[in-house]
Amino acid sequence: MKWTKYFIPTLKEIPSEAEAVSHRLMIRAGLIRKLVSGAYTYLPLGLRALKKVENIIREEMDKKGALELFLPSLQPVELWHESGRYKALGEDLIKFKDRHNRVMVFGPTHEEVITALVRDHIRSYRQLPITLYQIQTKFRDEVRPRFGVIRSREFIMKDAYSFDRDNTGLDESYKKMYEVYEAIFKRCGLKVLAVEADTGIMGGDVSHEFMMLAESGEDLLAHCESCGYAASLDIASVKCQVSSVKVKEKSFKEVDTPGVSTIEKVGALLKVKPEQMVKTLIYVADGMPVAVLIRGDHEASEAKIKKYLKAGTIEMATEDIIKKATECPLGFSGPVGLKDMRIIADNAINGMANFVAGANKKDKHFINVNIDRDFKVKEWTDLRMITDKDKCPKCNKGIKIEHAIEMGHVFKLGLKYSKAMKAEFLDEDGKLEPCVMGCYGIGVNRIIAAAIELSNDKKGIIWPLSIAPFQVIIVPINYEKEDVQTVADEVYNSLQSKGIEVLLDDRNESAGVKFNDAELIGIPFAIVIGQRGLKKGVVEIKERATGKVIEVKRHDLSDEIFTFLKA
RNA sequence: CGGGGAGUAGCGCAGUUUGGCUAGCGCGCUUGCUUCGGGAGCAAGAGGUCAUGGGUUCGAGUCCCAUCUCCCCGACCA
Repeated sequence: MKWTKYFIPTLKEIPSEAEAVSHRLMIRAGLIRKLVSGAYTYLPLGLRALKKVENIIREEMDKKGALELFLPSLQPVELWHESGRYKALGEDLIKFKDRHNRVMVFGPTHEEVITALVRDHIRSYRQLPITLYQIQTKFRDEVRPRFGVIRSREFIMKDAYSFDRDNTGLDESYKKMYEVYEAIFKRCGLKVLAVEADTGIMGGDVSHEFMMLAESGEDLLAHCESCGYAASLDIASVKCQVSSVKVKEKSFKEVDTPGVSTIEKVGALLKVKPEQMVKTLIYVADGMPVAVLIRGDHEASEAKIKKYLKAGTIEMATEDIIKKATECPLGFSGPVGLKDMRIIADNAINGMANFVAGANKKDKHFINVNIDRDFKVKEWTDLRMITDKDKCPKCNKGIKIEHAIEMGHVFKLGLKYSKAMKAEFLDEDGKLEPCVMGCYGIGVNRIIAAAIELSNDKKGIIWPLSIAPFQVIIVPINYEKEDVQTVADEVYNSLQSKGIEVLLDDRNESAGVKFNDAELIGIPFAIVIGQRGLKKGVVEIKERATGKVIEVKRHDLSDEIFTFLKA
């Protein structure tokens, strides 16, 4: 490809709309342009990188026998009612009415559509197992699109769905995809950690996220550097550390805390540290209020609460519900004297003594509260987010909290969709059984952004060879000069005939402009051809990642390039 | 949805406080000449409903009201 025939609008200045490194570089290098918040145009150069990623994904998926298909984005809303996810998706679901007044949605994901397909066409155990996948645009009306292509409202996802006859089959399919994912990320040059994760709106029991550590990541991981343990913050299990030291119980007392209700303010008023306080959070799980006790300095994990209660939906109680359930306004709830409500407590509460808690009375708190003496807890479990003060649940060493980008997510869905939507098959005995499903997603655009996030410098992008839009860029200095042009064209043609993806910068620009652009767009190898070298009969090969330059005889060039590309 | 910031040429910005002539600068773009191994020089050009709608005024990019859009932080989320 010749630069003057191509379309690479590079930018010298940092675009004001972008904050994250990858976002800035993608705009500056002419990979993407924004249309509206959360929707991006892929320019030719960006699309080349994207296609490379897609092809790597295809190759690895196909290798393991997954079959590619293409499902519609346009979907009837009925399917979403059928699966029960219409509500779960909420405002994220983009809906509209067609001309016949029928409600349609733009697919945010495709479990419904694939299950509807499979239930019509998979009738026998003989047709199982099967894994189907697609690479397609998804639509989600995100609360807050961010970081360019990392969190957008329209994005490309590789989504795969496995159908098995039983859990053993699912385990195998799941393991296969897990391995495929490791291979894909590795080939794309990303260092990715597989972590245990919450299943969220997808449902199911087991799920792993593939995360790449990055400062601009939106997710938080608990990561142990000594044993490699990693889990998303909200489900990382916390080791129960009950202190055995007996503290003398002081006498229980009600105190005035007028208008003061947050942990911080109550603590300041009563001169008590947050870790000597207990907060009582009222949740509504499947319509029933539940009191959750968490130590003042800890954060509740809704994922853990939901899992423990085996609830379908869980949300913080509204002010009205709290008033009704505790007979007291928001901000003064406490475990003492709480009537007719299930109480579950985090392990960290166990062993606390003489702590502060709400009094279930407006403007009142209790001090010197003690468990068993002042109230009873029947259910103890792990309900909070892990912190960097906790120990690794696996090896007991320290835990680090780190930012990460979610690159992929795999789920064992089980029977959630096949039961709701009746995707069933006949087994050997002629018995109707629901398919056991798994689903597997990769954010394709995110791979591009993550690769850039991981690998860049002041000059620009440093592509890994596997997903670089071009492998080689030829930078002729003074392309107008006949001798330079002759050699540049010759090199260009010979590399191209050997199947190397090469970009020839045939612009009439100064050397500096060309070098800077080549480095900005991050092509792994630049071949610099100038009169200075030609006098000696050599051209230069410059490696983007290292900046290393070697001189080679012009006629040895293709061999040299091949050794580089192979290495 | 809550808090903060911003919208002036393709990009980056000044001008708005204190209303006043044909709305500026840098980059980029076009044409010509020169230059040519790390973002060249000179000359001549093209490009603007100053986000939108309304209002105040002799006069509005500038003041007032409303709306829209974009970005950041938070809440939420796969």
